[in-house]
Amino acid sequence: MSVATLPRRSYRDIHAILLKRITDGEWSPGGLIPGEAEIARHLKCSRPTVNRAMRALANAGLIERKRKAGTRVVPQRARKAVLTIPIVRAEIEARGQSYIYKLLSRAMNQPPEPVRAILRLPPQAKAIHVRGVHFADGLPQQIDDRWINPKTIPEALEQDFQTISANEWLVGAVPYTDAEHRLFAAAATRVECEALSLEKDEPVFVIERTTWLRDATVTHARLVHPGRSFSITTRDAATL
Amino acid sequence: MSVATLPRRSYRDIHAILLKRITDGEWSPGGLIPGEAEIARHLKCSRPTVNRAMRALANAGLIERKRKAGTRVVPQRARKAVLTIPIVRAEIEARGQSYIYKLLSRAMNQPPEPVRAILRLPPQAKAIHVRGVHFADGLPQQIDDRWINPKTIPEALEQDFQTISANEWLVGAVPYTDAEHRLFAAAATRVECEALSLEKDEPVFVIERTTWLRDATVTHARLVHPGRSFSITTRDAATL
DNA sequence: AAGTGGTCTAGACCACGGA
DNA sequence: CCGTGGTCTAGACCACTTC
Repeated sequence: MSVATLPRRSYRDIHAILLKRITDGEWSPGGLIPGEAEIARHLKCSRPTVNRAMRALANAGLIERKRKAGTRVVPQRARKAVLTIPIVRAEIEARGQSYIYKLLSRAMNQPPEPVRAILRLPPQAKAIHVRGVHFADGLPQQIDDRWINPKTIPEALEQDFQTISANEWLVGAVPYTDAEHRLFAAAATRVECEALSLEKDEPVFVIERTTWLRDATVTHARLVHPGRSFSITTRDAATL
Repeated sequence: MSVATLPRRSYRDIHAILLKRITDGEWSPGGLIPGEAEIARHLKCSRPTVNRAMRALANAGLIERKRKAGTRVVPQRARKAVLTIPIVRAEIEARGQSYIYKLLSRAMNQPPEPVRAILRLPPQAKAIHVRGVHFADGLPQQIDDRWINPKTIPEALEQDFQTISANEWLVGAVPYTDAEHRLFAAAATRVECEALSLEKDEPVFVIERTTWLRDATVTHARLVHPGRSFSITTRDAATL
């Protein structure tokens, strides 16, 4: 007897089905949708499978879940997107361009107040300050202006960063557990214009990145790109 | 007989343990790490639990998994971050500022070539072009310059967008299944300077957003913010 | 108190992809 | 071929919340 093998419903299928109900407006914004148990019964699959699909939708910001209260379609979608912070060297080489790094300066200095606060250093404390430029095919691509916390990363004291960029050294040698990025546009300062061969006041795209190793601050970097030649793209946060 | 209730190991615990092994360098970059089955045995939990923890690490870009080949620590961490694209009005009101929207223009026009290509419109086809400005406490906060695909969203033809911004109307009335964002810095054009009350050539932060409903393009928007007063922050993509 | 999502388990089958 | 990750299931217990 050949039994029509009922194709197993995967969480992807469930996800697609639920997504369709939402985007088609069958379940209206703000409205309560059926519980996991009911959906599982309805779609003939187990509850954990439904759970996984719904978790993905919740991650993407499409629905909101609360115990006892149930699951609702989020009315206004401030959706989340996943962005990949590029690593200069990899990025440049992936484009088939030549990569060069040039150190501008390396010193132990007292960081400016905002940086000191971010690194959680006591007043008057010094930190490692490294500045360098990354070039793609000879054109300046990014300034890396970075403060490294010597308490967290004492090994950095022994590095001169002449041949390897601070970024690359840190990526290879120092792990981190958390990172935060701030993205904004600014007018290039005079120093930045020089380093990037820009005209006065040209726009630059700035990424400020802070990383932590558990509770300790590792580094705070300001990555400055020429505005007209740099962009970042994102994709929706599906996260199945 | 009181048995010491062995506290259940949750996938969070497993995640934390594995993360620690990675960040402590016990498992070196590029190196193979034990399989799910072995970890499950070792940490006394079931394989699906280990799987969930490892899936999260893989999502965050920390490890790379391949069937048969096993799981490796990613040597270079171009880590992913989750960014929330703010919705102007919600953003402004959340800060306790007054929100005002002003329509600049609304017309049926032939879009410029790049936009035409993105919307996948035939040559010569027209689309809805809406331009407006969002104000926070009377100060211009964002220009919204948008093309809407009338084939996908015929309802938009009947909207005059006088009182409600195109953004808000779309968010409320039109679902989308995919979105892509492009972020970059630019110098304000003359028109943008006027609309945002900026000096000539001041830097602006631009978000270009395209959204799709399944296969059809919904809209392409160019959102322009004054550079000095706008930033976006991200958090690491943990996605447990 | 009770309902809903959150999660774990044990076992199983499958699919990919390296050897 | 066959080991490793990918996934599903059925059942169960737990932890929030709201009622």
